[in-house]
Amino acid sequence: MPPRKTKENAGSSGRPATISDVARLAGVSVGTASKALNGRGSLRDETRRRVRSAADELGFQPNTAALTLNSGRTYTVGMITTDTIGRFSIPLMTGAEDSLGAGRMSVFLCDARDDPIREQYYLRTLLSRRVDGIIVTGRRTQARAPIGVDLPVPVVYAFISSTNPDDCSVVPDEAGGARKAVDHLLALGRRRIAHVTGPEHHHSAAVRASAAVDRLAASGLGLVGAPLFGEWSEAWGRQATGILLGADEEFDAVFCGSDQIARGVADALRAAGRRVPDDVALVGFDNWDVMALACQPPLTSIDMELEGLGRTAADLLLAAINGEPAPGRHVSPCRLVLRESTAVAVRPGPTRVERV
Amino acid sequence: MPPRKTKENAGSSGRPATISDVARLAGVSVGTASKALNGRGSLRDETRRRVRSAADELGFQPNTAALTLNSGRTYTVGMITTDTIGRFSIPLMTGAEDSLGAGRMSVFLCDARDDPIREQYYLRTLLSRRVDGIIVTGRRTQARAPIGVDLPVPVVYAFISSTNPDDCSVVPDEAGGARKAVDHLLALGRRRIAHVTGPEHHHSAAVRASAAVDRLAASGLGLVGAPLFGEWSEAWGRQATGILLGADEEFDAVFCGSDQIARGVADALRAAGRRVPDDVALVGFDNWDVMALACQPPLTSIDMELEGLGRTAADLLLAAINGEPAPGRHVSPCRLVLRESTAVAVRPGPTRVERV
DNA sequence: GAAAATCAGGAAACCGGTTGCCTTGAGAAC
DNA sequence: GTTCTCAAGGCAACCGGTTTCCTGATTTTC
Repeated sequence: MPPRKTKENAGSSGRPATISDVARLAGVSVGTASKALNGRGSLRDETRRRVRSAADELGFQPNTAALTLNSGRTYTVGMITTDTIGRFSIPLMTGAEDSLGAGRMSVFLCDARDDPIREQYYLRTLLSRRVDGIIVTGRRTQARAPIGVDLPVPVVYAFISSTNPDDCSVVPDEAGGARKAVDHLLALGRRRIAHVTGPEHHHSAAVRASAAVDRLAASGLGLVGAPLFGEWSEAWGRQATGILLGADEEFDAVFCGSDQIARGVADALRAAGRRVPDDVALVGFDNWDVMALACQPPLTSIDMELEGLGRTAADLLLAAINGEPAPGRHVSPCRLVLRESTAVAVRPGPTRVERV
Repeated sequence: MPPRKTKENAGSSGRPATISDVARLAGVSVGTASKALNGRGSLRDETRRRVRSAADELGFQPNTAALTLNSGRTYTVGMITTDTIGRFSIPLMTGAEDSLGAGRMSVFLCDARDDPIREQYYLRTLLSRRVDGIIVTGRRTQARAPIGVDLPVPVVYAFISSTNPDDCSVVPDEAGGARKAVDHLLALGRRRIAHVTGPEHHHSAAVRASAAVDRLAASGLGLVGAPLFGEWSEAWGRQATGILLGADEEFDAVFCGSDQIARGVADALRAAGRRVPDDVALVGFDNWDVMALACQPPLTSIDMELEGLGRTAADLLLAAINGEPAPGRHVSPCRLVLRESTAVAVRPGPTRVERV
């Protein structure tokens, strides 16, 4: 049986050094040690140096719990993903973590997995840990019920938003993104644009579709057929392409509600002998590199800039913690990313050699 | 200018209730209140009830920092992803979070982004916060230098492993996974198997390739050609297929180092008029649903069971925290997931109707 | 009815820091 | 030489809990 590792036998770095250890080694009182390390009080330079070098020698790191007890601040925030951590949460989390880390705050990760009970459990846990603030994220942009009322700490919703307009939410401008996609296709001279997207009941699908329709209407145009609502999959993209090809109306562009759908459309068009972008230009949504780059040809897409959105959410949370709340919905713009699926055709062009 | 929200004006739920508040409301001392809430000491039932109802009324939640200061335990662990949070880290994190949450531990998320300086910064932060333990994860299974030596808390490496054999690491049995893939193809009667995978210098690519070669050798067979090392992309899968088709040797199966590569192979085979699985059976690696399900046909793949691996890592960490360390490399098995790319052909079969 | 045992709950130390206040001693001013 | 001033640093309260020890009251025992 291996010897148990206890506080006692763990060697020099076993038990973390406390400020008492530092004070003893430097030959001063704990109060003086604290002042020396924090640049407070009035002390001789020599004393400060002595304390500092004692702290270095012992590898002293102040116990965060003690600091918290004094200041009431934990320098900690909670991040709750209402649904499972996934493709959308990651850049959000990365961005938030970026901003918060710069402010020396640590992040508690909570994965609520679409379970309201779990969500409330995490909320209580975070409050019990006296986090300075909470970021709530999720996969859908649709507004959701506030996670709690009259909470003792500020809350910022990122990507999703709260139904309470007084809550602080940061959301991508999906409608604006859809308009950018349509404008881009119009600028290329395409006039017969179709739209294939996710389920009609999905907030993002509905918003993007109606923004696209409105933008075309503003130019005196209409969509080719009605928006094709289906699901967020390549298979649906392929199937929808079959529907489009079988209809009477010709089309020279497809704006898709996601990159996965767009990729399905690209594959189906190629299988049917239509060239992208020459015959049909294609724009996706999400700018998901895995899809957009592997697509043949690579996809032009709308990027929601989720990492920036996460950073914004974190910045707003930090501001709220510092007493400067910014309630309301904050909309952050999307970006059009150009690739070959809408490149101006270079004809007559040989088939491009595939990049390794 | 909106009124600043301060501790004073935040209403009943503004400042969190302390045990002193509870004690005062119940008309007892703080010590008694503590005993009542924790079932310690000897108190009248009526007193306990009175304290408990006072606590409920005030919504009392013990201040975690105070508990930490007493017990020395934080019920908190740190999770450091050495590289960016990504496709592999997520299931690991989810699994770990699952096990830890069940043990009422919270998780600090740290994204080191392949930056050793950032990594050490996070390590110091976590130690200063007196986490009870640390999980280190990363995208590559290759062994890495220990994150620190003689640390005061237990560390478990998940997915990646430490070069120090005394450290506790949990890694997937990639070689075993590769053998399962080969065995499966052999069981289908395929004898002319090719292998397309990632860069030769990548640990996973090398391990999987050599395990596949060895397994074939054990059956008196050899790979069709040498393993084709390239990159982890669909484009490489397509390009490698071109190489295979252009060579003299025939092949009736391809084992791929990733699902992305496999998908590229599938697309290129179809474009060349070879049927999957009838002419060529295909096995991927990772069981990444986005790729495996969207592939035409859906891909048979090897699943590394990362979520289970994360759970195992968390369980080992909890055990170590409780004084039962389990040093060394722990290998957890992979699972073969069957789909149509290796289905036994049903002939003569019409083209399958695509599922919506 | 007095001594002993038991019970209920209060007082205070403690965890590890920070900070306001007080003491000490040295040098300056007279 | 005495008082004043100020720098230097010690002391102790405090943050919010837990836990040990102790006191006072009640009950038990003979």
